[in-house]
Amino acid sequence: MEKSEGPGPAVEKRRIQILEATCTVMRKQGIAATRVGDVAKHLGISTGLVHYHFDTKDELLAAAFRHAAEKELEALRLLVNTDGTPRELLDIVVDNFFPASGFPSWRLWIEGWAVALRSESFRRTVMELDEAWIEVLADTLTDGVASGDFACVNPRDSAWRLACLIEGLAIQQVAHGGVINDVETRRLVADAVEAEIG
Amino acid sequence: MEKSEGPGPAVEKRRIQILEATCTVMRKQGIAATRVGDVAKHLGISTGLVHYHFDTKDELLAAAFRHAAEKELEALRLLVNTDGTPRELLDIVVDNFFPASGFPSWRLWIEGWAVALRSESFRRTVMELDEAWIEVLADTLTDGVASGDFACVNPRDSAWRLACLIEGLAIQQVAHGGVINDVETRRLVADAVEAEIG
DNA sequence: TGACGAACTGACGGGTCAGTCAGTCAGTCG
DNA sequence: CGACTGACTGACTGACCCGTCAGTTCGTCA
Repeated sequence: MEKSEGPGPAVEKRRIQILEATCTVMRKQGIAATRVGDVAKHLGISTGLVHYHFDTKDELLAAAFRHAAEKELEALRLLVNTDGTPRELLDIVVDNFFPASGFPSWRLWIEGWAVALRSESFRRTVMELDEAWIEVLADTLTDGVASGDFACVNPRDSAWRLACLIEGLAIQQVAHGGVINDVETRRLVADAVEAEIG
Repeated sequence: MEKSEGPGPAVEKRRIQILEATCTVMRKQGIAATRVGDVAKHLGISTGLVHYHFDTKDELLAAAFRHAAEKELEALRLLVNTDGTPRELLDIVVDNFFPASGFPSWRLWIEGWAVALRSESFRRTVMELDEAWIEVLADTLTDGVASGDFACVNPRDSAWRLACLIEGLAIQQVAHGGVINDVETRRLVADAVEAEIG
C-alpha cells in the first residue's frame, strides 16, 4: 500500500459517516450533551473507533458542525444559482432563512454561537459560515441594484441588517418557543425588506 | 425565632451573595463550565452550603441568570425614567444595547439562549426578560409617536425589528470576535433607527 | 444553664465519560 | 504462505463533579 497522498476512500467514507452521526446526535441532544458514546452507539461501533478517526471530542464536534453548515450553505447556493428575477431570488434566500422552513438549523446555530465564545475552532467555523450566508444575500441585493430592480443605498449594509434581523427573530422564535409566530415574523421581515430595497 | 413569614434577612443575604458569585463565575467560565465547587471556592465556603441554599445546580444557575438579568433591566428602566425628549430617551435605550457599552451581558445572553433550548426554567427567564427589554424600547417609541416626534407606522413592530437587529449584530460582534466593529455596528443601527422613526 | 435549631463544614459515595491500550481480524504484498 | 498493516473492539482507568450526610458551631429562647 503506502500511498503518500493521504487516506483512502474507505477511511474518508467512515469519517463522513461519523460526522453525520454526530450531527444527528447534536441536533437531538444539543452540542453540549453530545457524548462520544452516543455517536458510537448510533452507528453500532466502538468508542475506540471514533477516537481512531478523531483525536478529541472537541475536534469531532467542531468538524461535525462545520460539515453540517457547509452542506446547508451549498444547498442554498444551489437554490440561488437558478434563473429568476432579482426579486424572486431574494424571496428564495429570505424564505430559506426562516425557522419554519427548517433549513438553517437555528437550534444548532444558537448553540454554535454559544460554544464559539469559548472554542477557537468553533469561532472560526461560525464566523466563516455566517459571513458566507450574508454574502449570498449581499450578492443577491447587489445584482438587483445593478439591474435596477432594487434601490438600496448600500446593498452590503442592507444585507447585514436583514441577516441580523432574521437572526434575532429566529432566536425569539426558536429559543423562546413561539412567543412570536411564523406569520408575524414573516410580516416583520417583509416590511424590512421593502424598506431596504425601496 | 420561628418567624412564619419566610427566611430571615441573613439567609436572604447569603442567597444573594451566592447568586452574585455564581454570576461572576458564569461570566468568566461560561454557564456550561460553571461548577458548584467554583462558586463555593469564590466565596470561601463549602459546596454543602451552596446546596443548603439551592437544591440543584440547575436551580442555582437559572436563579443566578435571572438575578443578573433583572438587575440590568432595572438599571435600564432607571436610565429611561428621566426627563428628556423622546429622541434623547431613544438614544439612551439604543446606546445601552451595544456590546461595547458592556451593559447587557451579551456573552451571558448568547449562552442563555442556548441553554434555554433544553431547560424550561431558563426558557421562561430568557423569554420574560427579553420581552421586557423590547417593551422598554416599544414604550419609548410609542411615547415619541404620541408627542409627534416619531413617525412609526407601528411602534411595536419597529421595536421588535430594532431589538432583533441589535441582537443579531451583537452576535456577529461578540461571538465572532470583532468581524464587524463597534463603529460599523452603530452606523447600521443608526440608519435603521432613522428608517423606522421616519 | 441547657435544649434546640439554623447555618455551615468537609469528606465521601456514586455515577459519568473522555481517552487509552492490548489484542483481534481481514486484507495485501512479497 | 507468512509477514505485515490498518481498521476496529471493548474493557478499563483516571479524573471530574454533583449531591448527601454525619457532625460542628453558635446564637437564641425557655
